[in-house]
Amino acid sequence: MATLKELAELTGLSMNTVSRAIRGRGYVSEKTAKLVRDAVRKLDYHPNKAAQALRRCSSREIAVIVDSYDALHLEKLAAIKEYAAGFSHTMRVYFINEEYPNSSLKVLIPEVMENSPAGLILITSSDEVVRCGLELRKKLPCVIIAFDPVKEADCVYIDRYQGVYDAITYLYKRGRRRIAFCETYHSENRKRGYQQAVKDFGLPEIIIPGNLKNPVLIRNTGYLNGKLFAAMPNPPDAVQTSDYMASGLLAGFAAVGLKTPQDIAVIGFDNRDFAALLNPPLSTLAQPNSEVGKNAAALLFKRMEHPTGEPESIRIQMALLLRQST
Amino acid sequence: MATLKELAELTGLSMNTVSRAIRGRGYVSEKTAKLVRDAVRKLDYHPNKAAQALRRCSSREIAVIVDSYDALHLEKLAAIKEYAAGFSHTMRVYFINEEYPNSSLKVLIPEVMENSPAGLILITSSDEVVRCGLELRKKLPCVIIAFDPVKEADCVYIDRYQGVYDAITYLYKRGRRRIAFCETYHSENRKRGYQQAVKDFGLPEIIIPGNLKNPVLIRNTGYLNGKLFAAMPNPPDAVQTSDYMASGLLAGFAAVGLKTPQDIAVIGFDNRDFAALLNPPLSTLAQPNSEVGKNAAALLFKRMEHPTGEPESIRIQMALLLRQST
DNA sequence: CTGTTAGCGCCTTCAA
DNA sequence: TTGAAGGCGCTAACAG
Repeated sequence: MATLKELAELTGLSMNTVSRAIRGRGYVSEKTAKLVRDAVRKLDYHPNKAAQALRRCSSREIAVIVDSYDALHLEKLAAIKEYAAGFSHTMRVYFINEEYPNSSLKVLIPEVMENSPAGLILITSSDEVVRCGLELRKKLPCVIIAFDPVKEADCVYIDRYQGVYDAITYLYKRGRRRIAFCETYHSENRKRGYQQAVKDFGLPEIIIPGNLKNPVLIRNTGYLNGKLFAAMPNPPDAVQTSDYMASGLLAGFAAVGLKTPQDIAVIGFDNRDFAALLNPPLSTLAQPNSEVGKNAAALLFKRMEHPTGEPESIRIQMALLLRQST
Repeated sequence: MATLKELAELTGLSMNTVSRAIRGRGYVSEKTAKLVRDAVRKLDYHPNKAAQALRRCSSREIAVIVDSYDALHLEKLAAIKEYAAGFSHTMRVYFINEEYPNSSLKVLIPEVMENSPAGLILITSSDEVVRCGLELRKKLPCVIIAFDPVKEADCVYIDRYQGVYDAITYLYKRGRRRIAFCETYHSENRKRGYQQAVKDFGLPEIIIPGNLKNPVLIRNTGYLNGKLFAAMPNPPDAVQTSDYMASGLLAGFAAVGLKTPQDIAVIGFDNRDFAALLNPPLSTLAQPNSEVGKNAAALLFKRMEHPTGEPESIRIQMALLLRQST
């Protein structure tokens, strides 16, 4: 790779002048600037990031730690990267994956620190990772994207409570009066939204318990739950749950001849990529992922400029996506 | 962040000795080593990556360019990262996303080069990106993970042709005699596998054309295709296609009363995360993603050690995953 | 076994 | 508007 020195030799200028010309900072005559531009092109010069980082004591890089290889997060990453680029910063992604020794949280943290990022965004649904973020924010600007607001830190959260409340409201307005809720992994805040809504509308509370983590097992449970619904003396006419569970419910309903949405409406949660592919295509609550990413990045850069100052929480509203299961 | 110098002051040793102790290279007495270890812990010292990279003229980092935010690739990334860690290298991921100005291939390439990676892995299904890899490999060690073998470069490819051939063979052995194939985006090599197989078994060739890219549109087309099958005078008794298309087919079959797998068996392709969630759970051809990642990384590190030498192609076999649609 | 010296490529300060 | 000098943190070569 060509260096500043080589450029200086080629142009007959000093390294410093070349450097200023390239960065467009300080005084450089138009003639000199052009000379440098041509030389840059000729030598295919790219500044050495390591040298820049060392000299500037700043990597101009933000780190993003993602707590799972969940496809939902990829959109957030795109949005973050884009925002960071606007501030001449790059993004570096770290995926936590406890199944691999070198991708565990414990190993990742030092790795992140060694790259001395200018800031950090944590995308997570795990309390452990959130606690870790609370530690890390003492060392560098840090934003947490989480399920619930984290008061002690800058955070962006998706209002899952409100999302489910809105979904139940929608179902109620469409005339549904026996609305069920299937618990799944990490569904506490959603359940609260459900409970508040049925209470507000004077509807019965019908909660099917569950706490599985594995999508396929959830699907199978959903299948059984679906069959179960039909056998109930007074079956629900609507249900809200996760997309995974919903995929099973739809299959279960089909197996026993329950028609969706005529007999029972279903609203999922997350808008996973398969939601539109189910039979019927699933209405669901969507996380506005790129909005979340953008907001988190904006908050981070704000904090990088003003490291002190009260932590801020940004609430993001979910969107009800209507397909054919309602 | 603590520096080597501070460690030297704290321990009363020279910077160099501390450095050697930390890296475990060269002669250091056990006593000194312990002294340093304690100091490292005390100051929470982490070597500055930028300084290391600058000094060593090597980032000890490999770059991975992924041509889409496809969840299938995430497993490959985990495997690559793990392998690289074994060689004390980190992994840096770049996602191509032409919808975002700063994630287009054109913008990404210089960004990659500026970080001066020790090697590059390209994960792609696009000819344009492959061509780009052919250029880049002149500048640094490079491995391409692609749909088809790339003779001019080191590459790892998943044998889609053979995968589909095997799937058809399986269907044939289970007594299916009218096996159809639904084309989708980028399905040329799969189609060849289908054609060869039906030819070898003396079966009729039933190909439903199509070239859509959007999953939801594919699903809808699949739905219509499914209904169409039932209306045919002599309908197929099996079909091989993509998971997306299959999701629609299953819905279409259900709509017209065709039973899967009794009336018609379905084998998908890719084993996307929703495959197990369809009704019935979809049998499909799975990419052994982590094997692909591991092989690509191994090939890259081999090439990094021996930059010259003939390009190598590694073929990875697909696995037929049987669920309830066959 | 340990210390000294000399940069890696770049940017910041200061002087011209 | 340009140039010279110094040093970011680390490591490799060499000298003790």
